[in-house]
Amino acid sequence: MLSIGQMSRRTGVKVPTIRFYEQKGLLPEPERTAGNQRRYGPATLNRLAFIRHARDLGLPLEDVAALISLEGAQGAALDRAHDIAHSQQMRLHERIDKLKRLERELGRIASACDGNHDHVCAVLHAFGDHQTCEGEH
Amino acid sequence: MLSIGQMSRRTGVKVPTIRFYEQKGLLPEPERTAGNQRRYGPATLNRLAFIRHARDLGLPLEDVAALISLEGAQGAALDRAHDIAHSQQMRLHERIDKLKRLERELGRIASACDGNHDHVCAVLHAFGDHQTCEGEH
DNA sequence: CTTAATATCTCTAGTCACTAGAGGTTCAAG
DNA sequence: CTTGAACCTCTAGTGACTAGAGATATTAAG
Repeated sequence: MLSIGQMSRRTGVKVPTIRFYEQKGLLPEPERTAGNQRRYGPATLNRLAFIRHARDLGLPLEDVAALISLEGAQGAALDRAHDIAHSQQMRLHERIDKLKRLERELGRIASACDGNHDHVCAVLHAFGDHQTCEGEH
Repeated sequence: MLSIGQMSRRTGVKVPTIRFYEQKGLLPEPERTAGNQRRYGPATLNRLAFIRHARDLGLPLEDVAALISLEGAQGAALDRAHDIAHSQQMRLHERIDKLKRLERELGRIASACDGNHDHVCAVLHAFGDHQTCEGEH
C-alpha cells in the first residue's frame, strides 16, 4: 500500500496532480487509513503511470479517459484505441512542421540584430513585419 | 479608422482576443464613436500584427509586452530584444526535439496494433509500459 | 425614413491542466 | 511522547483565450 507521496515519487506525477486526476475520475477513489489518508494498490500505480505516459505523449486528458475506458475491451472497440494513437501522431507531426518553420524564422530575426547595435534593432521591426517571412503562418 | 471587426479580418486575431489584449495593456485604448464602438488607427493595426506574429512564434504575452515596451529604445536596451528572440529560439528547438522523440514512439504504439485485432490491443499496453520506449521522457 | 441584418458593447463564466496557498490533521522516527 | 514531514480539504490563480447573455450601434436595402 502506497501513500500519495510514494505514488508521486514512483511516477513523477506531483501530489496535487494525483488528487486532481482522482477528482476528474481518471483514478479510482483509493482506500483510506483511519486518519483519512489515501493508500494505493499496485493497479492504481500502473494506471497512474499509464496516464503520465499518455500525457507525455501529448494526449489531452479526455483522450486518456477514453483510452482508460477501453481497458479490457475487445474486438472492434479496440479500433478506437488505435484511432486515438494514430490521430495524435498526425497532430504531432503537424505541430512539429509548424514549429520548424517558426524556428527558422526566429533564427533569422535573432541574427538580424547581431553586430549592429548602434542603430535601431531589427528584431523589433522583424517581429512586426510579416512580409519578410519565408513561409506563411 | 478601422472597426474592431476590420482589425480582426486584417490580422487574423479574433475580435474578443483584441479586446482581451487591450484589457491586458498590450494595445492602447482606442478612440470611440459616439455610440461607444472602438475605432483604430494604422499604428494600432501595426501593433496588433506585431503581437500576432510574435504569438505565432510562440512568445508568451509577457515577452510580447517586454518587446513592445522596447519600442523606440536604443543602444544597450536593445540587447533585451535580441535576448528574447534568442532564448525563444532555443526553447523552440528543445520542444521540437522532444516532440520528434514522442512522434517516433507514437508511431511505434499505433502500429503495434495493426493487423491483429483479435486479441488484446497493444496500444493500451504500450501506453502503460514505459520500458519499451526507445528514449527517455 | 424605416426596417432588418449584422456588428458591436460590457460582463461573467468556462476552458485545460494544473499549481499555489491557507489552515488544519496524521503519521513515522527517534 | 514529541517533533517534523507528509498529508488532508478547500479555494483561488495561471495563461491565453473562448463562449454566452443581453443590450445597443451601425449599415444597407427598400
